[in-house]
Amino acid sequence: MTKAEMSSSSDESVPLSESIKRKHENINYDLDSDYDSDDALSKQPKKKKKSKKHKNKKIKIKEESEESDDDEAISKKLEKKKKKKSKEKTVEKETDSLSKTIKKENSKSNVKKEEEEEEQQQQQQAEDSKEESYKWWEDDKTNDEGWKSLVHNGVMFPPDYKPLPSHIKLYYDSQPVELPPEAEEVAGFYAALLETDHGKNPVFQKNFFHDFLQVLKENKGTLNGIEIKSFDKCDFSKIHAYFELLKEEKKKMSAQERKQLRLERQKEEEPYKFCELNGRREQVGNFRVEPPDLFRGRGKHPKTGKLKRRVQPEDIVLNLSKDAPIPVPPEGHKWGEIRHDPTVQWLAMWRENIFDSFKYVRLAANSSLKGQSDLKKFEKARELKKHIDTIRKDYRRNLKSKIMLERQKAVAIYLIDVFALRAGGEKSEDEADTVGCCSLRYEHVTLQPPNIVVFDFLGKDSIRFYQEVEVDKQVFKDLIIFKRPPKQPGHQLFDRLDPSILNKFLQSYMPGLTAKVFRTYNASKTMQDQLDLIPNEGSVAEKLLRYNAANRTVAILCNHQRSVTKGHAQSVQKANARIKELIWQRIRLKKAILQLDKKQRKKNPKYFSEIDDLTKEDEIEIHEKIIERETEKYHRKFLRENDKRKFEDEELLEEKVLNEWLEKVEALKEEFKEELKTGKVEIKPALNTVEKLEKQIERLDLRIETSSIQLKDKQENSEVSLGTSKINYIDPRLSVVFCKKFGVPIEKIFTKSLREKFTWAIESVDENWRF
DNA sequence: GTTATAACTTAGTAACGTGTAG
DNA sequence: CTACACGTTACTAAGTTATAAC
Repeated sequence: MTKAEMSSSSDESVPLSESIKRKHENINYDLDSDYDSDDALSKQPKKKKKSKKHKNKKIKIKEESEESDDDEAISKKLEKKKKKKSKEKTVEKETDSLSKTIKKENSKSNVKKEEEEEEQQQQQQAEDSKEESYKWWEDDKTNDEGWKSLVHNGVMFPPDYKPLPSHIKLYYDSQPVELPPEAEEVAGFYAALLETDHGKNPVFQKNFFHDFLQVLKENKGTLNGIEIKSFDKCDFSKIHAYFELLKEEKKKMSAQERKQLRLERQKEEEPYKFCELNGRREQVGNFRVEPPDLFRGRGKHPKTGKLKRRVQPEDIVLNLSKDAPIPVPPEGHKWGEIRHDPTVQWLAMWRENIFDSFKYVRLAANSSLKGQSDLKKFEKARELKKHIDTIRKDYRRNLKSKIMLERQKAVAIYLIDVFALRAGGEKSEDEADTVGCCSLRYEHVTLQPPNIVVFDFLGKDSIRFYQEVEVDKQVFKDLIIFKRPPKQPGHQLFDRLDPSILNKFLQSYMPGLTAKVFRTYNASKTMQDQLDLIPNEGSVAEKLLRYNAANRTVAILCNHQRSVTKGHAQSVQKANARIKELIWQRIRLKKAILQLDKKQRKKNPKYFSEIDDLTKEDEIEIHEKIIERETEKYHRKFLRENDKRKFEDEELLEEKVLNEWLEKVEALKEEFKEELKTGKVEIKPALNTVEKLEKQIERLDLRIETSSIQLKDKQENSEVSLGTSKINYIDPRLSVVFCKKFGVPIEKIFTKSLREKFTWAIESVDENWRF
């Protein structure tokens, strides 16, 4: 990998506040020269010049006090709804408090009762949403002017910091350190990540430590005079161990405690979960303000580990109707600003301190606003169908254009269209070095005549894009030209291009056409084509497998990856072993058949041939595995049983009992030994005829097949993430049509939340719909 | 044109919770 | 019935793009 080394030193020895504000100098480039006369380097090397301007506009507070009287209408409305609900719940509440008093004597029935209540609540909610659901997709009026009214309760703040117990401390040079709570919190953020990749990353450590010292300084240093200077002398392990302990305790919590906690949580977030948009109740998405933490940048991020500071109400801008009641800010605080901008979709926003960019609180994915944008996105992609032929014809022609800019545009669009590359905007120094189409550099493509191209670069989220592909002959020639000396590593391949030039050009074909539309278009198109190939036959499970295979093609096209889970290799191994064992069982049954009737082998040699494939070593291995498993089983059973008895004050089982159990295993072991020696198998007495054995074998065949298919699926999916394309790229109507036509329940394909997000698709499409 | 800003979509993963094998 | 693997959701980082400002 030739990833350019990034200087991550820019923040060293600069106080936090300074580093946030600092502007990078703008560098002047010589931009004029004439490319076509071969001065390819006019812009090269393209230094990262995007400087971070920090407006630090103090968010002004517009006083909106006069408005508060007009709110009544809406608040009344809200109240009415609440009343309706609370009326229904008063009864429940009474029984609730009642049951609480009985709780101690009769906790079991209480759990049941609570469960019932919750079920009722959920049903109630489901009914509510059904009754209120607004089918915007059946409306033809378009809401171009933005929302008409927006009423909400603001945002939910994370809890205040709770200092560690006094015996849990940071150690410096083996001395306990008394930290002010503000600094202790930051130390805790790091301690929590101590054993993770982040915690071990030197850049992360450096950035964390810098900001940690800064916070310490802001709070007048340690309380016991210890001066912290070196990261290496800091020992976070006690804090880390304490967090681990907390985790353990949390794991051990009983069902009731969990439920209690969940109920509390639900109650707390209740006011924030919904808002009223144009008079209708809609779900809010991320109503929780992001809690302070260490910034976990992905890939080689220069800023990873920096402190993401706590957001105060004063940092937050709320956006709502003029006549909406203004949510009450937390005690002793004021909102940064109240705004009434119906042209935007956010309910609240704040500026974060890592990049000085904005974070928004917006509606949930199942909201009408998001749904409408989504539909619009897919309709735009479908619109591209009408233009794609022209566009392709044009870029093929322009691959040979005399004008270099045209040639670059042509190649870029080719890459975006064929390999689903992203636009590739410019990035600044203090971000990870990742690229897309327009920002590809010399070192990211290797050319192997006659027309093989190797792409190797880090894309969004520092996910590697590696592909060896054959390209159009002319594209290959153009890439040679784009890489011609004096260009060298570090130089831009498309030195005349950026996404805005490209997008402007694309708009000439179709209004609203941009680079990203190609990804949506090609993803959905691919899905349609793949689904068309699926025959309408077989079980639902088979159809699902086919659907997932189609989904996977799309995910691969879009390079949607996921890291293999830690247990993956192991679980594949386990599954393999399981299959091996099943085969072994099958072989044993076949042997048993031959023991009953030797002539069978002559009749069907192929059927029995696998018997010879089983080696002694394999057999021994399987035997050992089974013995091991059985032994473990009894040990576990023993421990569990005694745990239970201890708890219930009963007499404990003696070691003797365990040994008795284990004798069974010993017996099995002997049997296996015997079997190995003589080659004779002993099968359950019930299976005493050839027919019965054959039937059993048939069953095994089936199990082996399904296990094998599942395993294959699992392996093929281990590095591919299907979710992203399902959520963002594949027109949901394709999936709906598939389900309708093939008799597959939609629940098999869309989870509950996806069904809510895609209700517009589920309810609006008949089975003849095509992308 | 270039650069900055704002607002929106897309993305992987950690945390959570649930179904199911044993 | 439990344990645990696995699917789902919550979270927030990291993109794109339109538009304003220079």
